[in-house]
Amino acid sequence: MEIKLYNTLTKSKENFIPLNGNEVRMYSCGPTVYSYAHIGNFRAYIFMDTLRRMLEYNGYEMKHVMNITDVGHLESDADEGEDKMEKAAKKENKNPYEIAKFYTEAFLKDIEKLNIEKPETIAKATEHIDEMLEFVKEIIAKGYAYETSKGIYFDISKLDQYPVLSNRNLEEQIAGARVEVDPEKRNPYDFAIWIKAPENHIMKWESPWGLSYPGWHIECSAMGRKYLGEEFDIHTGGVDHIPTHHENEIAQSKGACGKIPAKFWMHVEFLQVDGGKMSKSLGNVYTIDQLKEKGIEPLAYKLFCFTAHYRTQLNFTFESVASSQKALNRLREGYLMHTEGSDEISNVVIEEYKTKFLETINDDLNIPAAMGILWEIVRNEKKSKEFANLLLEFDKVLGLDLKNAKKYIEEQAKIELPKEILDLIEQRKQARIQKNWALSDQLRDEIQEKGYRIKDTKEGMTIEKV
RNA sequence: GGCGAUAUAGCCAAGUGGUAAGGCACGAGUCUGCAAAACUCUGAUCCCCGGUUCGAAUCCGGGUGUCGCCUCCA
Repeated sequence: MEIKLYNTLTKSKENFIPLNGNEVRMYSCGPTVYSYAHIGNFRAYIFMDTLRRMLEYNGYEMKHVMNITDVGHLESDADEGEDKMEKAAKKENKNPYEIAKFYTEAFLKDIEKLNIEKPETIAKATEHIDEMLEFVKEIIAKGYAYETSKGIYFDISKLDQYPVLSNRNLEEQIAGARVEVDPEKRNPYDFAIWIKAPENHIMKWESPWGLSYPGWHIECSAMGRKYLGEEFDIHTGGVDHIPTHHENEIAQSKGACGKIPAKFWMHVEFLQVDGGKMSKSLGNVYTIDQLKEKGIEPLAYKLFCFTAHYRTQLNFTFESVASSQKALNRLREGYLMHTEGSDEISNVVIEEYKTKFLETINDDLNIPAAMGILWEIVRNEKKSKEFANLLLEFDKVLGLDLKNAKKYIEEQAKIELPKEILDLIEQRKQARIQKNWALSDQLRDEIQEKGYRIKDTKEGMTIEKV
């Protein structure tokens, strides 16, 4: 079935057909590992995951690369300030390689918790210095770069067109901007592809220009080409990448190879928090672990991301994410009910749902609408194993790990109770045997106040942490 | 200052010309000694003004609000 994807390059939805038969080659901009990735970052990786799952669901084979930036990303995307890795290293009193290792591991753990499929290749910038250096040399050889006292700069005036992703009028931008332009640069928007290392810089490599390190954008050009070729199908990232990082990546690739590397450029909108941007000063930058501390599972956050289309801003609040946690629990319950059902469902109905679902996800990944179809099945009054299997089928795209629904529910119920609570439970049990409801209720309230919720069911009592 | 988005029920949000998906909350009901959990049912004419059209949340113009980018970030 036809797949339509929105392409930032053309600002329209286009038919997606891979360049190379059944194989889809995709490159995703990954994290700069100088700190924990936050939930805003993860919205982008959840999008990347859903996209690749959707393509796989359509029968394509993925050749997917994600980079890990562990050098070269300066404080400003426009090559100003210190290298983020070095800065973090100083702050934590470690060397930048230790920082990179630590946060890369943390990132990969979070990815796993979110049930995000690992890309076939995860490429670290520091392990591709040779490829990057080679790329820089090619750019210079083709006349697109020049040397200054700070490093090697890309000369955007040599290109037929410079901003190709964003509709920016550079002159006006410069007039309104507040940054001072480096007088050594030929054009204000020229950017560093290779940077000469200051004395005390730790991450640096031998090059024709002395000890130095790569500019941020060059890693994506070089590693993309190495693993996917000069031209591949899809490049993903966040909307913030559009004006600088991706624009410059395209410029470099055009300089060295004469073409824009990817056919489709796809960008996720930002996550908002409490109606505004996330920022450390407002204290609303959260990690996956911090959500967990507040009782929000990683998968509930993923489900939360599914409430909005990837190209619209999504407003995160603890109220709204809690509603997704609740929805996730009910989704699991609903799925389990189908696994135990025995109603007969005609094949026609199943096929109709399948078609509808496929049409919806293939329309530029309309996951919110696809969730509507999912709920229709979950809430169907007929309970059937066929519906259960259908839900599992759809979960190949969603990645909510529905097949382990039972395990998650049991885990939630399984908690260690303090002795104090165990005593109260025993007292309540006695009261109930004596049908002393007043005392029983009083004890239940007391237990509730201490943070545990009691449920009396036919099979007996259960208790869970609130 | 420039550029670009967006405005749909209490909250999170689908929907791009034919009379408003879904989730959560609220309320009602089933169940329960009573609750809780679970399940079922219930709600909006789509920021304001004007226009195009037989017909607009959906197109156009003008307001207003919010958000983003240009200046750290996915």
